Formats: sequence, C-alpha cells, structure tokens
Amino acid sequence: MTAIPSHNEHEIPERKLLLKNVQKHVSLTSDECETVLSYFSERPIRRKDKVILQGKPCRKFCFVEKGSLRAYHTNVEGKESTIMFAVEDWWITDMGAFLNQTLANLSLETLEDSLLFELEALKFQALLNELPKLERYFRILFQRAYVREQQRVLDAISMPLEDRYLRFLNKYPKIAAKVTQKQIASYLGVTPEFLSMVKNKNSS
Amino acid sequence: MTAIPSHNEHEIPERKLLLKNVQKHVSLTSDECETVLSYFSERPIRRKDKVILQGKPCRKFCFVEKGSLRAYHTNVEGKESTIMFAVEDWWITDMGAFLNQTLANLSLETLEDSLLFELEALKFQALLNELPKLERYFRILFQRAYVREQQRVLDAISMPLEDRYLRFLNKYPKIAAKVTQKQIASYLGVTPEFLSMVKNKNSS
DNA sequence: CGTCTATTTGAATGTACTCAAAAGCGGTGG
DNA sequence: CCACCGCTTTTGAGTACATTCAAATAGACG
Repeated sequence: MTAIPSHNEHEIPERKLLLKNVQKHVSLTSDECETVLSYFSERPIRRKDKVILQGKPCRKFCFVEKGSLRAYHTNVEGKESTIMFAVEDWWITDMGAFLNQTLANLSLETLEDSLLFELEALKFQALLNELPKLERYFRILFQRAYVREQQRVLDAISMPLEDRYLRFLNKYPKIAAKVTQKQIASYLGVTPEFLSMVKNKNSS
Repeated sequence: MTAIPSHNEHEIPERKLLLKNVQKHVSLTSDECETVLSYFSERPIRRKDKVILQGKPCRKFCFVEKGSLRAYHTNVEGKESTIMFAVEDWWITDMGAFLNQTLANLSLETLEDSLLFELEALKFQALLNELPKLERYFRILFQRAYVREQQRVLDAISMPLEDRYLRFLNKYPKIAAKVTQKQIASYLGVTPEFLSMVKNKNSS
C-alpha cells in the first residue's frame, strides 16, 4: 500500500492566497485563520470541468487559489455570454443564485487545471456569524465588485467596441493572455467574427 | 419674525425610511438609531438640482428619503449615458469616486423635489467603526447591488433592445412612470429615436 | 399663451450579425 | 515525429440593427 498524503497540520498560512486576501482588509489571529479555513473545502479541479451548471442549484462561492475560470450564460438560441473571468486570488460564483439559493443562471468552468477553496451557502452565513469582522471584508469585496460592474455597464452602453476591447486588454492583461478571442468576444457581447474584423481593420 | 421650525426631538423613528431600511437587515436600539442619524445630514433639494458634478470631488453617499434622482455620465462628444435611477428608499452616489475619493465620473441630479440623507465619506468610515453591525447592512446592500449590475451587464450584451426595454418597465415600474423616454434610452444605451421606433414598430 | 423640450417619422449611413468557407493552430493518436 | 482532427480565427457577401441629421408634431412648464 502506498502512503496516503495526509493533511499538513503545519502549513505556512502565508502560502494561502485566501488568507492573504482576507488580511488585506481585516487582520486575523492565527486561530481565526484556522477558523476561516475550516469553513472551506479545498478542491483541485481539472481543465474544462464544470463547477456550476446553469439550471442546477448553485451551492458554492469559490475562491481561486490557483488557475482560472469563466462564468457564462447560455440563452435559448445557444448563444453564450461571458459574465466574468476569474484568475488567482479572485472570487467567483453565480452570486444571484448563491444568495437566494435559486437555480443557477450561469455555468462556471475552469480554463485550466485549478485549485479552488469552496464555501457552501450555509457555511457562508455561519462563518459571518462566527467571525463578524469578516462582514467588513465581504462588504469591501462587494462594494468593489459593484463599482467594477457599474463601470462595465457604462463601457458597454457608451463606448465603441474597439475602445472596449483595448480597455479589456489593458485592464485584465493576465486574463487576456489565458482566454481565446471567442471568449473575449462573448464577454464584450459581440460575435467572434466582428471582433476579429475590428482588431484587424487598422492593418490594411 | 416668523418662527423657525426647530428639529423635532421626538420624531417617530418608523417614519424615517432610512432607519426602516437599515432595520430590514440589522436590528437597532433606539440609541443606535439616533447614532446612525447623527452621522447624516438631512437635505431638501429641488427638482433638477445637481448633487454631484462630473469632474468635481464626490463627497456624499445619498439615501433618498423622498423623491428621485438620476446618475449619468457625459462623454467627450456630449452624449449622456444614464448609470442608474434612484427612487425613495434607495441609495445613490458615484460609488467609485466616493470610495477612492477621486473626481466624480458621474453627475447626479434630482428628477423632482426631494429629501436626501447625506453621508460624508469620512463619516461613512467613522459610522462603520462606531457601529460595526452596520458592516453587515452595507455588505448585503452592495452584494445585491453587485448582482443587479451583473444582471444588467448580461441583459446589455445578450438581449435585443425590445426585450431590455420591456424588462426595464417590468422591473422598475415606479421609475418608468417618473422618467422621460429619452432618459430610458440613455439608460439602455440607445438613441431616443431608435427606442421610439422599437416601441411603435408593432402598431403599424 | 408661447416657448422649450420630448417624441415621432423618415432618409441616408454606419455598425454589427448571419452564413459560409478558407486558413491557422493545438492536441492526440498512430 | 508526423498526420489528422477539431476548434479558433479570418475573410467576404448579404442582411438586419442602430445611428445621424433633419423636420414635423406633441407635451410640459412657466
């Protein structure tokens, strides 16, 4: 029999992006760090695997410890719209469905082999009750997410595609390097054909 | 000389939408209610007055006790894009500028005579420090705002204008009743001419 | 009542999509 | 290592969506 690698009791907390991320906004004792981690389950997951399926319950709020994911909606005609990408050190889920515990409106799939820290909806509540100081952490998180999405709405309704594309490249260079142009097109809300045209129109 | 109406020391807290709104998510003692109110300044304001000016500092986070407002961005060509409307019982500001204390990217104007409760940026921090339980309130507020904006992005990039228009009417009937069609067009990101056409195309 | 703005209508133009096909690229199996 | 396969990207023609500009009509407000 081979030895089964056991959970390492002496992990260096600094190596966990999750804890570092939380501690950007609230300080935690090492006891509190352990408490936080105890609410999460660590999950290695392979490229192109689905974490959430549109139409199924959405139970998890995911922190990306390693790797990258894409959240997208598929409409009745089968057209995909990408809602967000997440790389290392980001949170991702179908927040609407997660909060209200309704069926997911989005699917979530990995872009590469990844490592997630998953938080169940009930445990999310329980964690906030046990460590109320985390309310501040999540308040700041959602506040920023709100500002970002609002800016994205403004971009979508007020800027021409070329500007939006360049802005995306500029704002999220790490993401741009990992995803296909088709996925960027679906994030910007245009067809891949049109994005290709706009990109290449200057080089005649 | 006419008598100057003095602040009423015995106001019925239930009459304040602000306190009722907070208490939807966290319970407050009557002392805490007074504390909350002490951080705000009450401001009556007339129709079409500006609360925030694009390009100027953004100092206030506004709760609409009465009336309604519109937040919009004006681009270099002078085209306006409406970011949000707020009616009674809503919060509104240029959140990005408010948070980072940068110059406003949006203007905020009333649609009618209104009554605002204004919270200064520094007082926002101080209030959260004095009453940490409000972190939860704002966490929930921003969490929902995030979900709404994300849904709006999805609508904007995936649905035809007619559907988006009908959805707007259906989702915000109170707002739809108060604003012009031109303002709705600028919220949806199209010209008023085109919105008019789409609305009337079925009645040939 | 008069003025100012919003709404509607229409023609011409530009933006973005569909469908189809060719070219490029990456991964997989032989 | 190479050849094939599937998917992405590009290109192009034709069509639909959305804009600009202009002018007429309708409403709102003082």
